[in-house]
Amino acid sequence: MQQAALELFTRDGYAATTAAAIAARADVTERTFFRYFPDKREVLFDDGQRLEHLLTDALDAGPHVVAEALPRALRAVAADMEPRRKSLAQRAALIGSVPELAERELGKLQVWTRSLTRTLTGWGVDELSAAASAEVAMAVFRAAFTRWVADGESRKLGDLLGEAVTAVGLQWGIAEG
Amino acid sequence: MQQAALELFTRDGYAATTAAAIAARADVTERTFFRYFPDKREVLFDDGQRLEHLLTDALDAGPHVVAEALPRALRAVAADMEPRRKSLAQRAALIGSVPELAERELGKLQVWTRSLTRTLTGWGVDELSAAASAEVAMAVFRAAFTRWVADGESRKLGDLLGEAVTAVGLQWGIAEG
DNA sequence: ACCCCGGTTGTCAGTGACTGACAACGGCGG
DNA sequence: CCGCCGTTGTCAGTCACTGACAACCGGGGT
Repeated sequence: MQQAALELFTRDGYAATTAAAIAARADVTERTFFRYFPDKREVLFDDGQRLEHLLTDALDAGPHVVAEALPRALRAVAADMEPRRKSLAQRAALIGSVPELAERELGKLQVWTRSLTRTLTGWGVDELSAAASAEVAMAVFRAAFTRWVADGESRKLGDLLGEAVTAVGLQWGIAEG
Repeated sequence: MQQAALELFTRDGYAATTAAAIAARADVTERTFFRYFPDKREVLFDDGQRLEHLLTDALDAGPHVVAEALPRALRAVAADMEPRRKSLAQRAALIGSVPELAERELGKLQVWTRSLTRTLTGWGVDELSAAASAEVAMAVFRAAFTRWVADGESRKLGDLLGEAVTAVGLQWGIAEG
């Protein structure tokens, strides 16, 4: 159904695509659609939950050192996304052009951020540092992701992410040193 | 209607309050309600547009120096909110407990952030610095606001804001110097 | 006093997102 | 072959939201 939804949204626009139409294209009834997705928007976001787990799992799977673990977590997500650039770009374009979807995305990203923060505080990192680090990590990821989907000549997300991390590291380093 | 809506949402819950009920309490029809507010959530947010103008106007109304203008803008908004603590706290509690509303709030805050960023770039500030400064300003404001509405013994929002600004200034100063 | 006019409101009918209740179906272990 | 459970279809209903049109209302010109 996700596939069907993405196609129809892209072709006819989000508002003009009814839940029934998506269901029909996926050969189920509207009722079934709403059994899988709590609402029409969610059909574009439920994959996000998997990524959230990936993110926090990768964070925990290795040394509990913030400056090392956060990049590791971001890389894990990047690796998962890497082979799906086409559809992710399509999805991003859609979300960017429909306020209703953009709002939902913000909500999801905030949940991710909180999730990272909670994991870090679980390690003993103080609340403020944890929250700040998580916010920065997400900002870095968004920056890299945005460039990735906008990029004409398919650079790898992992590379863009690496550059962004390094850039922040340098800024941070200069500022601190 | 805003008043009616806030009361009903608080008393019966957001989901359980129909648009028709709000309209009825304000002695208008449902149709009129939707002429003033594009959707049910917006009844809690339309005041935000006024604040957004206040924010950017205050930013421009004085020396175009980022480190001075941003605090000035935040203070202007704080001054406007100061006498309305009760209802703002009520509103904040509501928004915090209804995901649907929390999403909308995130969207609005992002708009404010972009609005600040645009004003700053209009002064010749480079895109990255402008965006970063705007994000920090909003984060500071949110931190102060959160403490303000949670605070039992009514400290002034302006004061909390001042402390938050100073705290960030110090951190920043130490980091840079 | 009369009219006319633009803006606000009410009325009505309709669409589409979403939900609850129940029936029908389809493998699968006994 | 039967009963069982999880998935799906069906149906009826609620509610957010919209477009079209009629009714109303205060003011400005004659």
